[in-house]
Parts: sequence; structure tokens; C-alpha cells
Amino acid sequence: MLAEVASGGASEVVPKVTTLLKRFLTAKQLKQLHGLILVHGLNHLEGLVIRHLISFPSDYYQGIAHYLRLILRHSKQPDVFTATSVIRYFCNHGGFHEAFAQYVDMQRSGLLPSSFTVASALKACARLGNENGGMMIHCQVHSHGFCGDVYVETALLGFYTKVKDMETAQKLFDEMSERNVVSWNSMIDGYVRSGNIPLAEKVFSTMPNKDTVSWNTMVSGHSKTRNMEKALRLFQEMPERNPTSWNVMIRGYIDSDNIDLAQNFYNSMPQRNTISCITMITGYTKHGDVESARELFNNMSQKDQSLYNSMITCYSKNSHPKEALSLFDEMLQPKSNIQPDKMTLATIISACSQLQNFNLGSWIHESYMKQINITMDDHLRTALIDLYSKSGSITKAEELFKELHKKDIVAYTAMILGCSINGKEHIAIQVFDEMMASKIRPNLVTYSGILTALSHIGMVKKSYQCFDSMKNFGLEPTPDHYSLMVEIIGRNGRLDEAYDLIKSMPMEPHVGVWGALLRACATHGNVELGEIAAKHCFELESESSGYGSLLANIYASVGRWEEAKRLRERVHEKGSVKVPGSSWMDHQLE
DNA sequence: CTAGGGTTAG
Repeated sequence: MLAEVASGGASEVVPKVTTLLKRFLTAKQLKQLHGLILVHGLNHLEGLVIRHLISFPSDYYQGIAHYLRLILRHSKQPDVFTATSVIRYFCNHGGFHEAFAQYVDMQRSGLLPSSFTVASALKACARLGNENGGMMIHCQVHSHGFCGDVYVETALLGFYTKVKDMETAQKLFDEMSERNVVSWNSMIDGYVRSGNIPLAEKVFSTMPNKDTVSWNTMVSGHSKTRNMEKALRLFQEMPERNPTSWNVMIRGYIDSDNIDLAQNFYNSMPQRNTISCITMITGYTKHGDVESARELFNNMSQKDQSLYNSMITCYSKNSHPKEALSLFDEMLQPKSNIQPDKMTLATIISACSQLQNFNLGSWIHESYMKQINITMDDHLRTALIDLYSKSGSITKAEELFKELHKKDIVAYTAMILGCSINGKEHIAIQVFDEMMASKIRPNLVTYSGILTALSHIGMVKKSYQCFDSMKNFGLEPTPDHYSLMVEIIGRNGRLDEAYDLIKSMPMEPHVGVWGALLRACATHGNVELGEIAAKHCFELESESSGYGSLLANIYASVGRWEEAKRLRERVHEKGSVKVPGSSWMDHQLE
């Protein structure tokens, strides 16, 4: 029939094409048919092609989305129904930016959205946290007269609850003439998300017909706030449980660091799904138990993309980048034949960065992503910022940083750290200030980055300010942060002050802290404190001789040759000349 | 509408 279309006259072609498009077609056939449609100038039939395209199994999302983008770029806007299907398709597969862009394009070409269009576009805005977009659509709801449509109103509610504007959500909810179970559940979810458990409970208790989702949402509210007693009580009270109910409990125990109870729930649930397994793997990832995670992974008979992603992440997060890469390779093998997605690649880029395999990392960026039609997003950009800054291509990293749609804490931190290790300390400080100005909460990693920058340029006063500001964000400095401070203060020659800081630590200083003091004492030839610091280093890490050499240097620097010689001999006897790793140390050795 | 997988240090 395809051949007939190719040869036939225009009048017979239309019904044939229409019939064909209702059948099952392979991707190749569809492409051919699409070509013929264009040859015959039947552009109005493109909508059918698009709708056919998005009915393919979602495994092919990357390819389908790519083809869709091509069609949408080169043709005139599809009809409302088709455009809406496209928006929904993007939405259901995580392409929220594209969903929203399609909605905007549709408006631009003068098409009036339907209630379905509006509901889908709102969902995209909700998931993107695009507050302006959502509010704009809210206005259109009024001007297009969609008020009173339960689906639209519930979508609006979903938008406001997702962006945590519970005041507006509550107002909308109160004014709704008709509410369905989803509207109620959205309200519970909204209060749970904004951390207001009492109000969530209030909605939950006044809700007329609770379904399993209502119960699960409430249980997850308690488990998110680490109230596992209450979560368990509700879980037991539920009239009906589905796998999600169990998964929520497992996640709660994992978040409360109770991996044993999580394990118990996992073992006793009547039906496990992939998400149960992924949740457990995440728990093991957090606990650094790579072996148990792998065991669970191996036991799954059906392994999908997400499961692979969770295991690859487990390896990458626990500093097993080689294993991450080999599992990535395994998933691409014909016998498993699973497509990687953005998440896979973000993790793999991180693994490349850890392995210093910059060629593989930039090949993924420059070539592989295009090959498999994966479009850039902010998580990928962040992973690449780290990769490029670790390989010294700080300019590339800065470019990617500029391209970010939303700069989150991870992106800022990666950039700050990237600047710090590439001799752009002042830029690092600038980026840090910019982050503070945009009211993004720094975390412990951010402070490691900025203190590293400050340590390179020895800005003592600014470092103190920075260090002291940690408590404004409820952050407790870790021994690593103290090490950095000791290094900064000590390198400036203020050794007693550095020692005082160590003594003020609320926890036991680890070897890094004493090592920083010892190195500072070596620089400034302070025997008294150097001996104290060295003593602690020996106690904490007797097998390393680097500390002995440092102390010997101190003796030598003040002319106490005998002691220096004796110490060096002892170091030599031990046979080990290993020096503890430290960026500062490396500079000293150069 | 509920459950899962991504990116930053050491």
C-alpha cells in the first residue's frame, strides 16, 4: 500500500494514507510515509503522523522526541488536538521544557488551547517550578472560560501545591464547586510538601472518600518528617495497601538511617516492584554497602533503565567509578539492550571525572549525546562543569555555567570549586556572593569549595566571616572545614590562633586537622606546636611517615640537627616515604 | 494525586 501511495494520484492518496496511519507501522515505514505526505503536499496529514509517532512504546522516547522536534521546527503548527497530544507526550516523559515551549508556540500561532491543553501545560509548569508560566496560564483559564472545569481546576491546584503556594491552593480549593479525589489528594500532598503535617492531617481527616493514594500521601508525610511511629500506625490502619504503601515505609526507614527495618519491610512485602528494589539500592548507596546493592540488583529478573541507573549511581557515589563504567557498558550490550538517558549520562560523566577520563567524558558531551538524541539539561551541565574544571578547561566550565536555566546549589558549588582549583579564586568568591544574593542556601560542600578558594589566597578575615556564617544556615562545620581554617590561619603564621581553633572543636580533630597545623608549623619553624601536632598525627596515623619528615624539617629549620637526624633515621627505618595527600602539600612539594 | 533512578568535597 505504501508503494501505491508513492505512485498514486493526489485524490486517492488521502484515504490510503489515512488508513495506513491507523495501522501498526514500524518507525521506518512511518518515516517513509511521512516523506510521501510531504511530497504530495498533504501537510495537513502531518498531525496523524505525529499522533502515530507518539503512540510508539516509550522506550523510544529519545528518538521520537528528536523526530517530533524536527517536524515541529519545519512544519506549520499542528491542530489543537495534535498539539495537545504532543504536550502531554512530552509531559509524561519528563520533557517539561519542551512541553511548555510547545504550549507557547501554539499560542503564538493563534490556536486556542482546550481544557486538556491547559491542564497539561500546567503540569509542565508545576514540574518545572515555572511560577510565572503557571500564573500566566491561570489568567488564561479565566479569559478562556475554563473555570468550573474540574480537571482544569484540579490542574491549577496541582500547580500551586507543587510550587508550595498553599495560600492560593487553599483559596482555589475552597472556591471549587466540584472536587474529586485528586483535588483532595493534591491538597494533602501540598501540605506535606510544604512541611505542614498538621494541616495535611486536617484535610485528610475531613476528606469524605479516601483512596489508597490519600493514605499513602499521608504516610509519606510522616515518613518524610521522620515520624516513623506515626507512619507505621497509619500504615497499619490502612484499609488497603498497594506496593507504593510499602515503598513509602521503606523510604522512611532509609531516611531515618534504619536500614535493617527497611530491609525487613522489603522482605515481608507481598509484591515488590522495581521501585521497591531501587529504593533499597538507594538505601545501600547511602550506607556505602555496594555489595548488598549489587546482590539485590543481580536478583532482579527484569532490569530496566531506572534499575541500571540506580546501581550505576551506587557505584559512582561510593567511589567505584570503574564499576560504574562497566555496568554502563553492560547495559548497552545487545543482550540487555537498554537505552541510557540523561540520568545515566550525568552519572557516567561524574564517573569519568573521578577517573580523570576526560576524553571519554567530553566524547559523551561532544558526540555521544547527539548520536543518541539526548538533549542537554541542567543536571548534565553541572556534571560537565565538574568534568571540565577538573580537566583544567575552566573556560568551558564557565560557559556551561552561564547556560544553566536554573542555578541550584549543586551547580554553584561545582562552579565555585572549579574556580578554586583553577587559580580563579576571586571568581569563586564572586560566584559565592552571587549565590548568596540569589538566596540559595549553601551546604557543607559549598563551604568546602569556598574555603578552599580562600585558603589559596590566604584571606584570613574573610575566611573567618565565611566560616562563622555557616551557623546562619544551620550548618555544623565538619573536621574538614576546620582543617581548611587551620591551614588558612596557620599559613598566615598565626599558629597559636590555629591551635586555639582546634581546641575549640566540638568533635575530635581528625588527622587532617593536625596535619594542617603541622604543615603550618613547618612553614614557620614553630617547634613547640609542631611537636604537639606531630604527636597527634602519629597517634592517628602511625603508618604514614610524612609527618615525621615534616617534624624533622622543623627541627632542622631551627638548627636542632641532632633531633632532625634521629627522626629522619627513624622515618627511613620504617621504609615508608608516603606523604599524605593534600592540595597544599602538593604545592609544598613542587 | 502517592512510591524510584542524576549533578558538587574528602
